[in-house]
Amino acid sequence: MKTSTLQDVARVAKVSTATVSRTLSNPDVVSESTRRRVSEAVKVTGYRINRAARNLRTRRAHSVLVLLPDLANPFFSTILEGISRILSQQGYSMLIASTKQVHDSGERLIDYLDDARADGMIILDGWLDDEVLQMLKDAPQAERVLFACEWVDGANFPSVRCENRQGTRIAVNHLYDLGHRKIAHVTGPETNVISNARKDEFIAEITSLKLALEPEWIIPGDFSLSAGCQAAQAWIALNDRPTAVFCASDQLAMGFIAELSRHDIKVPNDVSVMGFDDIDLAEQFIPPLTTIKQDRLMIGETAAKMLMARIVTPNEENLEHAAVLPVSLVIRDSTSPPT
Amino acid sequence: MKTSTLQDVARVAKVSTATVSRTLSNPDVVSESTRRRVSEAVKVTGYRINRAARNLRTRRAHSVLVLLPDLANPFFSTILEGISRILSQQGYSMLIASTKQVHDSGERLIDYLDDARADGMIILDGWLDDEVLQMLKDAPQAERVLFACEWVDGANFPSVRCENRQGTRIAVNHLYDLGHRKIAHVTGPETNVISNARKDEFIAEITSLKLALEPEWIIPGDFSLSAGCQAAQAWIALNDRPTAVFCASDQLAMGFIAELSRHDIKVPNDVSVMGFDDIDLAEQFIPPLTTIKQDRLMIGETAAKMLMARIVTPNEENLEHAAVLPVSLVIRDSTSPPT
DNA sequence: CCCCACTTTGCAATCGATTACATCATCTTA
DNA sequence: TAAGATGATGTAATCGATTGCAAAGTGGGG
Repeated sequence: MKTSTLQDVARVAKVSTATVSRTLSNPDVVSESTRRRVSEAVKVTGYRINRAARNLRTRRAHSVLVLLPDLANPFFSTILEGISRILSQQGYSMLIASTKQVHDSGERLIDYLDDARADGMIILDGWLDDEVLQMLKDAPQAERVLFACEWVDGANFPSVRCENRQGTRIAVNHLYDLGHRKIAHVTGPETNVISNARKDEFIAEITSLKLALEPEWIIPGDFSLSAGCQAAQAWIALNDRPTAVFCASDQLAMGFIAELSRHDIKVPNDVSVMGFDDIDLAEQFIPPLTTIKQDRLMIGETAAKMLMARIVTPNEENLEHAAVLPVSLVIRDSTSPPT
Repeated sequence: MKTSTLQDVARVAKVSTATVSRTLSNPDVVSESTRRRVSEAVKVTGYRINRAARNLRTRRAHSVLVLLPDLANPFFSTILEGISRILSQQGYSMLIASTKQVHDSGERLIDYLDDARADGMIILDGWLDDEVLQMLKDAPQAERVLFACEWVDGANFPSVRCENRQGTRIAVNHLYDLGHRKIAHVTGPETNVISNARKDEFIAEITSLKLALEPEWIIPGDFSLSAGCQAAQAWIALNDRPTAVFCASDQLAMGFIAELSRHDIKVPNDVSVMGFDDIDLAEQFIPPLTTIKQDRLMIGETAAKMLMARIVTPNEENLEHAAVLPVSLVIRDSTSPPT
């Protein structure tokens, strides 16, 4: 069974292919009766549009590339869900690739845009090479590249992110309000914009609360579980241990707590620990994690909407260029007043 | 800056477009000197192939759809990584959609194949409607549909899965060897082929070991964390509690253990708990989870390879039709001899 | 009854790469 | 040296949908 084409439909409906095409993409311009005849013919022939043909003619790929640092990171899944929702609503498909893979296969990121594979790109990875970034920045397609969660200082890419700084203040104040006066921070990766925003704001807020802050209370990490474990060891080794720890990610917090429990240190009794992100697991963790919630579904949806707007009406001046989404405090059992 | 086409390259290299095309896709048939001239011209013009045009002409989408039940499930990420690796090696792109979304948007799954959006499909969801399945089965494109992890009893789709039954036997025997004689099982969803395979084999193995098995030792679940919590409550409510529990997934096991810990029941001291899958988190969990490891990277790679073989040489008789991959026991701290 | 405006439809070019077939040059071999 | 084989390249049709432009049809107003 060959799949049928516009021609077949046209033949059956006894109209031209132009009319069929118009009926399908812009029904208002054809007469009521033709519209009926055509839809009948479409049904009879079982016609499906050939996207390759349309893509060629319209110079649109009707798909968007989402670039992840790592497919295996649960942080991103809900964001993807949000992106995918908006895209499929608009008849677009979602292509997925990971930074590492693109790099290993020798492809250049910009190729996806250049070779008509994707109309735009949502980047969830702030760790791109400078070289790659430069290439993106210079390219005329740069306006169809959008960063979500991550962003690039200095470069003028549109972006969606959450209130990292406000979230940090909320976290610090939650611990402060519980009565903690010695608070440590486990950071994300050193070169990452998100972790720097959180770290800077942490220091600022601690300072503005006039709390003590020893240099070794800023413990370097990298968002991962295992970094959390190492951070816990660093904390344990301190002479003067802070009574609360604000971790830059939930994964860090989980690793931190896991390591503590191996040393028979109890959370929150012996130390309060907070995360950031509110990943799915945070609620089920033992103890359930107090954290700063990012609405990842909304991040995804917002990113997709912003990008689609740029794809549909390029060169538009008054497009939203950056969205900063609110965060909220989720209090669970990993924090309590110091004892 | 307009992107350049084959024509532009041909003009610069002073050959026909046919020659350029051949140089690019089949370099052996052109002469050494032309090859050099053409690659020079490609460099000069910055030529990038237009995939829409190629896709139209070759009647290939050069992409594969991966269908997930749920983007937010961490179980799938490594499988995706594996699939993506193979696809990008072969110049294919990976499209992602979730069952729910396809359903909600009113699309039919088969449309992806029909409208030249994707050349094939890897389905990681066993929960498809009968209606959808029937449609897939009848379609001539069915041979380009492959199930991974999941499969459909009765339908003759190619598939990749792990040794579910053997994994189950290994698990039961591990517990048996530790000295457990009363073993419970928390199942996956009732209608799921995987959970049924594991459940059936569990019963068979318990029987062949001549162990006792009360009906209420088979606790229904659905692979999720929260089902694990409920299962723990069911276990707690038992008069005669089994000393070991084999859960059909790691998530179940984690939920189970989390709930126990809320009741101050210690794993493995008070009860041994095993999972199945070896998801990334299993190692970091408290206690680190004893489980049956599925090599998810290999599942993904195998699935992609099998599908690609079918796409590249359709109607080939001697294609591998089902791959069953080995599993292994990973012993960590959630199991111990009964006390 | 004619003219103009407006709606509806058709014609045909177009998007850019691939490939069957034809052509031409060069080389082998009897 | 002629015939045939081999290799390299060009010509042009093709994939299937979209769309600018022209033409045909319809209706209203003068």
